[in-house]
Amino acid sequence: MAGDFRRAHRSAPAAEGKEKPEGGEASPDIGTRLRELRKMHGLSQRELAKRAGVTNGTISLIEQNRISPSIGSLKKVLDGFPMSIADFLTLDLKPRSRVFYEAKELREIAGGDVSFRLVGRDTRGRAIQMMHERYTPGADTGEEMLSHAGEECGIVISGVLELTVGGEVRRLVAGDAYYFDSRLPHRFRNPGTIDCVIVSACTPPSF
Amino acid sequence: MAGDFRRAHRSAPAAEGKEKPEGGEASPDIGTRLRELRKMHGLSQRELAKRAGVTNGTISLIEQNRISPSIGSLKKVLDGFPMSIADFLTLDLKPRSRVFYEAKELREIAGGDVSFRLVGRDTRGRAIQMMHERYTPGADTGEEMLSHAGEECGIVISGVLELTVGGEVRRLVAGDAYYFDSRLPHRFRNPGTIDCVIVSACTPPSF
DNA sequence: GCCATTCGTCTAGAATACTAAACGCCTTCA
DNA sequence: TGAAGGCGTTTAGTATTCTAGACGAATGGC
Repeated sequence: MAGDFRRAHRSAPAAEGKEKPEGGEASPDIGTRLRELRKMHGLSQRELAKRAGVTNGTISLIEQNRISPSIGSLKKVLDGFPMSIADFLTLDLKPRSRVFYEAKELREIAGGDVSFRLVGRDTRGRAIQMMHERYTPGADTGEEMLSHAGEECGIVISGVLELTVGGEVRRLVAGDAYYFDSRLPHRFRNPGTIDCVIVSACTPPSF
Repeated sequence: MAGDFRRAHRSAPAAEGKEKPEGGEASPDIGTRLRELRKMHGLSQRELAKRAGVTNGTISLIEQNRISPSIGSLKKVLDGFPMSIADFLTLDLKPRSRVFYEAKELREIAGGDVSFRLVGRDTRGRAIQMMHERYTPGADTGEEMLSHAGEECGIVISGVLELTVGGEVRRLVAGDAYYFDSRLPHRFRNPGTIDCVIVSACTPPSF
């Protein structure tokens, strides 16, 4: 009955080449996940076992998918990193997209008086949209207030920013910051005589 | 050794009034979570057991935290809803308000060689945590790699940043940026001779 | 070469999870 | 009133996980 998840293990230890529980888990199986994560942290089975308070044999068996660990023991093992079970199961090991971006690679979205340069080429599948923004003197996102789902925040790097949020207007200078619910109508304007540069982030991505 | 997580169960079934494994799990324990979720779905232990392909006794024992289910059987149980283990372990919510922050209001979190200045006083209930960070020459988040839930990104404003993510090392200069899954082990270091300033954002907040 | 370490794996036996089948309590219906 | 069925709980026994220790292979002195 136990069936498809567990494997016979006191007998032939993997007759055929199969490793993964067939229909089962998400992307990589538990064992492979654990092994890769452990290696990323540069730990041996024994080191991890000591931190976690289990034996190295347990780590070995889990990594080979010879056993399906209990929640309790898996938690103990992951505490050795530390990492929660939920994170462990959702961590994306493989298609480690891109991490580093040179300044010239930031994709220009707007252009003209307002420059929005996006971190990363594509926001799909991402939780944050970060941009390097530059407003020329007088530049303005428009009288028509913006509003969309999510939350956004930013820090002024240089120049002066006039920010309107939900009817409230404020002038921010270098080092000042903001954080608001994007559903509140908002507007960005550069009332100064030099460029205004800010770094902003919003979630979820709106482009 | 097995120790703190499991409870004696063939004997006195909870001498004192305690229910939760003391130091252990996150918010609600596994058993309570399962029970509440099951009731939200309007299922009896037997119904869920039948859908899941386990016995009602198993559901009962899990809900009482008398056993710590194996990953395999917990998965089978949750398939009865259906719901993933990761989702199961992460259920929750909250509120908030305040928009503008002067530079001096950004709350200093670290101090010393590394300065983290947080946008907003409190990140609870927020989706993004944005910080103005400054690393003095040689400053380092440490050999022991960081790793926590979520995604993070940033842009270098000035100076040079040496960033290590999942074993890959890279030097970033003003205008360069990064974006990665925070659960990958990572490290920030200023290898230059002047302060390195960056603006970062991560979600969800980790402080 | 040889010893000392460290690595991942494997095995016997102890500890734990899980099943099948009861139990007691309750409600419903005849 | 009693039979029938649903509920969550408990128990005895089986299946699985987990520990302690040993194994062979690889590595680094010396």
